Amino acid sequence: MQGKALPGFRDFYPEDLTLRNHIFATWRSVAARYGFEEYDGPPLEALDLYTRKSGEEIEQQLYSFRDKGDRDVALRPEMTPTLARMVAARGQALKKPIRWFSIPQLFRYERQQRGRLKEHFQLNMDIIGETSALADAELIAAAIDIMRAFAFGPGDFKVRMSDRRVLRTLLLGYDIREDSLQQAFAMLDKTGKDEEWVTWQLGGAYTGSGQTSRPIPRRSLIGLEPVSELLSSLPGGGHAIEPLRETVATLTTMGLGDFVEVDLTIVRGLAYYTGIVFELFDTQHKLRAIAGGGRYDGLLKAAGGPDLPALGFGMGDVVLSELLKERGVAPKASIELGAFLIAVGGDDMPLVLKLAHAMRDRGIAVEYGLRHAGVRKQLELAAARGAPRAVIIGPEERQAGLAVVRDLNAGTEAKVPLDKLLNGYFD
RNA sequence: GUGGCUGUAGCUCAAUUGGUUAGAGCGCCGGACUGUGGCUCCGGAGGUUGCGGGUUCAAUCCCCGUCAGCCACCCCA
Repeated sequence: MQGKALPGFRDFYPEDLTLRNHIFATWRSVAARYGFEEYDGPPLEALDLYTRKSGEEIEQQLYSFRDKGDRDVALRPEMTPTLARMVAARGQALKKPIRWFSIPQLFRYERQQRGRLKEHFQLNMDIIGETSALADAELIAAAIDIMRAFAFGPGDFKVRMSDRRVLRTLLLGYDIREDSLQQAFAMLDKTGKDEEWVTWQLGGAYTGSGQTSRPIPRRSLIGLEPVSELLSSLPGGGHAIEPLRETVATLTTMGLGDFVEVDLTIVRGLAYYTGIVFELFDTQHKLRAIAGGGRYDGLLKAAGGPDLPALGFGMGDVVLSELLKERGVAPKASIELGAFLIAVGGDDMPLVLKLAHAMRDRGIAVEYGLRHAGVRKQLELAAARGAPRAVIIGPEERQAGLAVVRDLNAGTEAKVPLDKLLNGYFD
């Protein structure tokens, strides 16, 4: 068992690459529909691009090393710092809001498991320079429509959304101290699906009242109405819920309401999110999150860029591939031949070559046997290559100026004048 | 990074209490079939049993180490 790719890295055989290309094509198609422009950056960056502000979570899993010029470098673990740098460099010149997408290959150093490798491709869609909740809805709609473009429906996946501003108001209202919010977020994130009550084991030191915080019934964190009700009793609650309410309303107006549910136990691991955060899950909840993102208004400035509001999401190819394979969504073959040409004898080969080249010049994909063999063998090969028809040329056909066109699916045959074939017609 | 389970042909799996030349199906190549594919039949290639060491007359099987995969934790994309 030698000659395998490094652990956590993938070889893409033709059938694998066919699926990957299908995914990329769908991503690009929907992104274009939403008016997003594609950009890219280098896969290798200076290490300090990530150690500065991206969040310590990512730092410990960086695929980093020192290069031959004694520079500390890292394979990019995420696209946002690169995006921030690129926007910063041209910030003044770019018309806002900026709508950009990219499909970078991202890396991290950690032990692999199903759906988590050392490398993956991830669609990144970002909107920069817009605070309106319409922007949040736009981005979530794009994520939903990508899944719809893969033929997934409301029964297959859901978007669960929350809002850091709501969470913050909620926790402060429940006497969690400001400097303990991140810890409280983390506990909320880990809340099990079957737990009835959400509690914070922070102890008196972390709550404003000096007492252990009150538990919250889990059911009041799920759904827009229960959450609204919960917030209405807290100081500033009515104001804090507005962006979330507006985003949900916008998505509902678009007709995407069936895909969305409010769930305040969605937090997202990254520290830099400031507003709405969301994740896409398969409804069976067998796999990891399909996609995730949110609003990160302070990040560009913190990363040394312009002070612009921003939001974005990432969707990886690994979990998505698993889902597509599980649903048996078969992508088309990587090649689609128009015909397979067959020379009955060696004397027929020149005409086959001439015909093949004429057809290829007309944009028709054709193949022929590269080694002389019997007709039976060549038909076998034609079928194996997935050709819809075989064009058979033998001495009799050459004599009559015809060729036998055999439909390999139906098993029927017709004689077609060579002139027609040379001009790219099979009948 | 921690712990558990598992490693036999390209794939899915066999191989008496440790026993002689490690088998089968599928796939691949060839033949029956030198002008007609999918079926059938026949044949062939393909293994240092993940790797290294130990116990034993003898190891695919038992022990240790290591690597890899899967699962959980951690964490996240």
